[in-house]
Amino acid sequence: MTHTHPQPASTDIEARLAHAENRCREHGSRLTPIRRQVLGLLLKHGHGVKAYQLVDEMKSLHASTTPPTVYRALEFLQAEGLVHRLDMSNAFVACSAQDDAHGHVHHGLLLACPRCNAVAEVPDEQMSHALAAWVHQAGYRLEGESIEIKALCPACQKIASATA
Amino acid sequence: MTHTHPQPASTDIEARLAHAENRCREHGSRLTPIRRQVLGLLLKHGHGVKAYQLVDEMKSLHASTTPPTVYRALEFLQAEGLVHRLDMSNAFVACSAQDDAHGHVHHGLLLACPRCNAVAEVPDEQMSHALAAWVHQAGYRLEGESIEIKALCPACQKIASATA
DNA sequence: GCAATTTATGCAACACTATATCATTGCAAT
DNA sequence: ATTGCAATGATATAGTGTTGCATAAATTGC
Ligand SMILES: [Zn+2]
Ligand SMILES: [Zn+2]
Ligand SMILES: [Zn+2]
Ligand SMILES: [Zn+2]
Repeated sequence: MTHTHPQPASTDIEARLAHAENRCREHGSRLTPIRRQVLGLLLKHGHGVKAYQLVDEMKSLHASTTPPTVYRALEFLQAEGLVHRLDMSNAFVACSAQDDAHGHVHHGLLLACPRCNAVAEVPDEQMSHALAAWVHQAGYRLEGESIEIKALCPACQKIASATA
Repeated sequence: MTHTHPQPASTDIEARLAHAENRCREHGSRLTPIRRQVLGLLLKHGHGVKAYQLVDEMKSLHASTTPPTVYRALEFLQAEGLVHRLDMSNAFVACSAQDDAHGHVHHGLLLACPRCNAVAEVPDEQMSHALAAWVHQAGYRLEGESIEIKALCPACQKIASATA
């Protein structure tokens, strides 16, 4: 690793995996071992990871892993709202939003760093609603559960200003 | 084509190509025939187009076209602010923002339809500034000249509601 | 239980997107 | 002429994602 990222302790990861498993059961779907392992890897990384890196890492956990194995797991996890795809870098990241009391999930805008794939998922009702209203006024209708914004994270800003 | 898109008359296209050529000259760069043809194709389409479709279309205009030919042209056009890349669909679209009196370009937020690749580039100082401030408050710094928002265009909304 | 049905996985091949590398051309400055 | 530079030609390869079908595992209905 070129630099460190905040990583949740593995007990936190276990808790979040258990939480995810409950959520899937409530939805009538199953968090199978493969899906759970892929989600676990994403949680461990804590930032955006590419699909083929997940394939490599999965091979250690599950020898028969091929690209479809991972892509299918990612598709499932995205449908469950547990993972987001970062279009700008073809990467995937575990959702960091927490369920609220009603089991409702609010995905804030995704601040994604193009340099290091750090992602800050900041929930902000105010901003989200303003954006939705603005989009609607333009005759469009928001599609997808999150909006991805390309922005340098604090760490990469420092590096950039030092390099400049 | 499955459905029609508003296409600027070819005189408009010529005018915009001439405008682009002037802008490049002012920047000390050159809108060469290849670059001009690629931009022309994007202007003709008026919505997002995939790189390999451009390769195919370019082969009619320029027999020796290969993927690098098109990707190099697109890279140049993006650097000049004449073209945007749509991350969500791996497509490219001609910038529809017009220079203001000072030669300054304001890229509004990009409303991009995931179904048909229609793109509405709506300049809005208010919204852009609010968003920039919000990003800054989160400790991030906006990177890139535009923000891509996934949203159904009016036409695809109709189709979607009819199908549902 | 057990068969029928659905869902998930294994596996191979393929399709699509983008870049690396090196040679070549054309033109301008020395 | 020689050099330098920007653009292009040409080939190969890397990277990303999907399809199709066969097999296996779980769920459902009896
Ligand atoms: Zn989320
Ligand atoms: Zn960063
Ligand atoms: Zn633009
Ligand atoms: Zn549309």
